Amino acid sequence: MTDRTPARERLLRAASELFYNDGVVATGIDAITARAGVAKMSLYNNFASKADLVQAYIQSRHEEWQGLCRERMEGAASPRERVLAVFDSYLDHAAFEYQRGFRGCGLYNAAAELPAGDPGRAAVAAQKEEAERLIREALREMLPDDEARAGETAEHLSFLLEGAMTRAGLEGHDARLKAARRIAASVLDQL
Amino acid sequence: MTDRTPARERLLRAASELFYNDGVVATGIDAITARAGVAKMSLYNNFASKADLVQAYIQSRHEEWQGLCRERMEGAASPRERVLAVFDSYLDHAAFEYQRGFRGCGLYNAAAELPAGDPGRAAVAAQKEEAERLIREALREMLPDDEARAGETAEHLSFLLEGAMTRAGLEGHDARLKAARRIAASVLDQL
DNA sequence: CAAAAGGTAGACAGATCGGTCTACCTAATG
DNA sequence: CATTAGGTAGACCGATCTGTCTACCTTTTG
Repeated sequence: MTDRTPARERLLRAASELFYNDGVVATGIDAITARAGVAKMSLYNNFASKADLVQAYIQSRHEEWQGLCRERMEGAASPRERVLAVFDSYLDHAAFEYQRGFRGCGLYNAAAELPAGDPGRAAVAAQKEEAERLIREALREMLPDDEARAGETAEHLSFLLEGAMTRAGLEGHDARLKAARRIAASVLDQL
Repeated sequence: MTDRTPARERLLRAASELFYNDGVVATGIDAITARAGVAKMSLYNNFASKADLVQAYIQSRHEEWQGLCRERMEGAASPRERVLAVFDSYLDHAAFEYQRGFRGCGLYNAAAELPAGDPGRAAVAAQKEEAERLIREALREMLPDDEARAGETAEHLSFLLEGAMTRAGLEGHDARLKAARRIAASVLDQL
């Protein structure tokens, strides 16, 4: 083939787009290989099963967000800005997905399709934990003598963030996320 | 059959359980009719298609929540309590679903499986709008001379509520929802 | 009693599902 | 040059999908 990108990467990219747009269960193996421009056997040479591919999808989306978030964090001069950087990383994600039809958090949407005990749900929960942790650590710097309050406020801001993402996903644009960022800023002002 | 409950109702109840637990796309027609104890043709005599049944499922979940919320509202003595009643209605939903494995908001989870333009997504967005509206109207009574602030606070509390539901669903219990209720109460205290 | 309404079991259709297998084809490497 | 690693197309498998159809059965109602 003219395209020299390894099959595994092309499959993951194709799966990413289809899983996000159409849902995990509704997306068939054949649709993925067709979009990747790859033979079906290449999928099973790189992934043990569809479930394995879904796991890899969740992992890669998590890492993608970590990348966006790290960049935003590096550009943040103060703990306060680091809190808002987490909000910005969600806005980045929304902007990235906007062209193809923004449908909210790809990780949560995938988790919503998995049954109660599935390890994929725990992986998604871990990403939400990580976002809250990043907020909490920045808040600890802002409130060095009140760790309890830092923890409560971090939970508060995490709910704001995830709730705005839920609403934004349903509405198809990022206005709610922008509002949440403003609200978060005013919560920080009141500390 | 010994059970005289009409087929349509039994189908909707069976679909409700399976859709919530296993996901909409992953649940097949045959599984629904089997659980309802009903012939396959009875499904197609009552619903035009699976998509139609999904629409009815979303509608019935919305109405179920409206019922829980109305009850909570009636037991609320003040505008402040009416705001918290909306949080309680979400807690009721979590408690109700807890036995079979709590997986978060059934409406949002269903929406997460629908493609971008699907009318089901708009119906779910409408439920979130309604929750925010109920909060906003109570807040207007508390802040009769500051409608702007009532609106902003309502959005803030809606994000809190939906974000906590997201987190709670991923974690499988209602601790996050209880935390959100506490945070909401303290936000109300600061008005 | 007769008609109508609602429900039954199960066969059936065509499509699609996830997954396997074979036989062949390159391109890089020792 | 020979081997090996990775990729190809496409047939194939059994299971399952949504949806249709027939022929029969019960219960209610006029």
